[in-house]
Amino acid sequence: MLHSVPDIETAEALTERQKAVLDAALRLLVEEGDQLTMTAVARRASCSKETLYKWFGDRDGLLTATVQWQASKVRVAPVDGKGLDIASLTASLERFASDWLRVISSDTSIALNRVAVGHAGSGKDNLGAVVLDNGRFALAKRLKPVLEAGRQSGLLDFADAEMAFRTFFGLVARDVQIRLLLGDRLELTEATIDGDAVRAAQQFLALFGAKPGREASES
Amino acid sequence: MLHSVPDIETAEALTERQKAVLDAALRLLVEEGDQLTMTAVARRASCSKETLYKWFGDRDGLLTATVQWQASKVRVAPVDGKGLDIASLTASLERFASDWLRVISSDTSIALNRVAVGHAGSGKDNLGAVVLDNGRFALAKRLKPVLEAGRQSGLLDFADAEMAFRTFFGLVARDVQIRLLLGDRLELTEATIDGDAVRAAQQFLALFGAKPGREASES
DNA sequence: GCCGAACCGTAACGTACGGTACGGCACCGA
DNA sequence: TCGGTGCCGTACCGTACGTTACGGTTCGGC
Repeated sequence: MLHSVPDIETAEALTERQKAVLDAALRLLVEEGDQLTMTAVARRASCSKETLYKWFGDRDGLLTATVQWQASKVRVAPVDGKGLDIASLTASLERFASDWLRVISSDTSIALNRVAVGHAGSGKDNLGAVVLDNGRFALAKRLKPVLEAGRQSGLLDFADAEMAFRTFFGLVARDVQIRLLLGDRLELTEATIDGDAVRAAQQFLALFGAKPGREASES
Repeated sequence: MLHSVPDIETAEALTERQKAVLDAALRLLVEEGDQLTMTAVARRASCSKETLYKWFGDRDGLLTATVQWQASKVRVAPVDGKGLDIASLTASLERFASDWLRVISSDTSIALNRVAVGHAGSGKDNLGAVVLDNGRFALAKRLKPVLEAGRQSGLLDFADAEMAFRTFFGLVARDVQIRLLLGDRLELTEATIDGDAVRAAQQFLALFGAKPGREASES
């Protein structure tokens, strides 16, 4: 089950006009959900449907390009795992947690995940894989070096970085994403997010923090 | 055009024939995703479309009735929190975890959640709320008494049962549900599920298990 | 046996929407 | 000035599907 990343650098081969069109599609997607029509996109973007079809092939192509376009915008700076003490590690974990909570609770992410979930059902294309690659798997890719660095410097104790990451993911996201996707009103204030991030980091350290006095004690 | 919205507890007021029709719709939903058509349901159930419209009003009514019908089937026996020692508590937690993993990884749950997520996007009805009530919130309702009993008998230590439940939820589900909904092939074998359930229970006890020697020590 | 109700199967209608064609306009190099 | 290109706006086509209508069959009640 490897996720072949669908040729990212296509995000670069876009003219400004095309980016504007995709932005319009994205806004429409957030506002109207999956029932956005080609006509609506054309009207919103002040372009002709003929142009849409020439540029993106068909409706699925437009959808895929839109999702990839958003993904290319989210690309964040990699976090270096240097300067390793317990305080900076904790701060990094909290940062990752709050960033992730902010992402999954954003209107854009919710809309994109909804359309991707719907398309995964009528499995025609790989929208779900695109969202997954730029969401959960991108997060893992960025966080794992931090976890490994923490292990190297004796702050963390785990056997499998993937397993540790998934636990962290669960501690952070909990039921938030599925509830939001299912339409649950669940207002996450800044304070709530920050508090949850601190809690998730503490819990993660309670589970995987190396005991200072002794070696690993596994039951 | 007066179709009284088929309110809840109508799950009982269904004839056998109607249940059979909803079962057919459910099977079709699992097989074909959200693009199930009224014609397909009628053909699969060997009934006429006129009957479908008479019984369920319109397509959304049929969808809602189908989701509620499945929900009414999932209703499980409540777990009594008696006989409280650390072994039985652990066993209960593991049981909840494995049951939940089995639910969210089932084809039926995935299909239902997909259609509910899609409908939450085009927010016309409350399919998402129905799924949420019979999924995540029903689980909380059943698990919380166990958690409270554990706290009463000094095995668990937490301030807020809701918070503890959400942590347990996160430790169990992690990234499984969103990955499955997004179409990730993620085969969960019996052994994997059982192992994950044991791990989740252990992690939960590590976070919320009362220290035997002393009182709560929070840093 | 007869009637009406319920229901099956299917044909038909209306509409929404993906996709295509075409006329017009602006720009550009020659 | 002129042909070519790219794009906008819009009319148009074909189809899928929700919804309705209708003839035919079964069945319970009298």
